Amino acid sequence: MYEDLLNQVFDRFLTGPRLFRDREVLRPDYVPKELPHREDQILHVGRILVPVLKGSRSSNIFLYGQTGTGKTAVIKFIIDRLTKKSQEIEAPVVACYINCRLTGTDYRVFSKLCEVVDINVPFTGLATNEVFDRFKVALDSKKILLIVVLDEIDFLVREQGDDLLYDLTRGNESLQSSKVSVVGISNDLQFKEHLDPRVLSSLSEEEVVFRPYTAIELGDILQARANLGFVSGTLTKGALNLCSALAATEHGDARRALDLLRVAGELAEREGKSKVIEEHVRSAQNKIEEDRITSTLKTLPLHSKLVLCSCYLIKQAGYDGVITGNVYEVYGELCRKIQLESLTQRRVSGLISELDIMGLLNASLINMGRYGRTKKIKLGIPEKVIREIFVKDEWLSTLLDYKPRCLCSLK
DNA sequence: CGTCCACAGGAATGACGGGCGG
DNA sequence: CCGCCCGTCATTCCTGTGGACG
Repeated sequence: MYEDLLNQVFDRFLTGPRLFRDREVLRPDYVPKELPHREDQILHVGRILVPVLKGSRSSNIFLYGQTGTGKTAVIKFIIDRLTKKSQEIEAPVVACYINCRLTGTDYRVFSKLCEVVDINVPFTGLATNEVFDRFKVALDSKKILLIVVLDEIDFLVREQGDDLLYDLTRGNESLQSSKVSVVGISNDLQFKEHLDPRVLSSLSEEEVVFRPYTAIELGDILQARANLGFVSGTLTKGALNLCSALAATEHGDARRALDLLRVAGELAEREGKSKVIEEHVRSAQNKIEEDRITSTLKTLPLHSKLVLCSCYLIKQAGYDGVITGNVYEVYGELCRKIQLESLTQRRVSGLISELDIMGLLNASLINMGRYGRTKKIKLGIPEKVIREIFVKDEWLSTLLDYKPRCLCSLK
């Protein structure tokens, strides 16, 4: 019986109108052949990097701009062309793209660099300096010009400090036959304040700023991708414009716009419709947000879930906008109930801040004068959503209807 | 006008499971 | 096997703080 239903799904998909020509071009990591409205940046960065083709080191560059403004696409685009050109003229140029958020630590960045120069290092166990030294030795023997692209570099600096950048930018001094150029990419300009002045000055020998796209520019970008990605005539102008308008209000984020477009298309396809209309875009916006919430909710560590659950119970009991101390009390009660060792208030305070950043809670600092300084905490997502996810959780399902005792003393 | 609440949030340190080279 | 280092998470200790209260 399931088989029949599933067959229906298959048939409907196969016989239904075809909307996508090529889904891949709508994915965020796709690098198109044309990057509309980024010609200036491409040329600018290209001119800075071009000396490597003639065997001299290029300046270090710092690229800055909000998410979805094309920084990554631009640099990948240039690296790709530059590598091709260097192979053509047999210039010893090697480029290496590293996303610092995915790579995570100094150690892992260095071990990735080691891969580039063909040496193997264990993925853990060695001193970071040791890995760097091995990298330098191998690099020097290779006689190449290495371009290291460090994407989302602010993340690495926040977590690890600027030691890596210091080592890397100063590495040239001890290199005989190879040279290193660093391209740093960040969407947070403030992070420069955390840098050692020496690192800062050598990293930002050149700076390129990426302005957010306007709604009109986003429209052009989407149109170009839609031509490749959708069967012509299936995407209405209205739907496309709505995507660009929505993404433009969110600091001109092209990634967001493309996501909206792709998901809207998928929704239309699932409904068996032959056209993507504005309604699909609106649904897509909701779906993206919902998916984001449910997936973060599911992958939360146990204690974070408990903290969130505490806030949920407080809200259920009719209180809105409690302070850290209240949440900690309820949390403590929950821990006792499931016989779990509770964390310290310091830690829970940190967890609350993390949940705030993820948007699952809204925590704002308030001063109550004589009565102290604390955070006022509210749920950031509907109670319904929390319940839906937590009833499937082995620890939390039993707690969802619990009435915290310590709330009685609250007014 | 000083006090003092109820925490915020930084820094240092520790425990832990993993892996190294020797 | 040892001594060392790794990243991660948590603890402990700490200093900082805006403004209502007395």
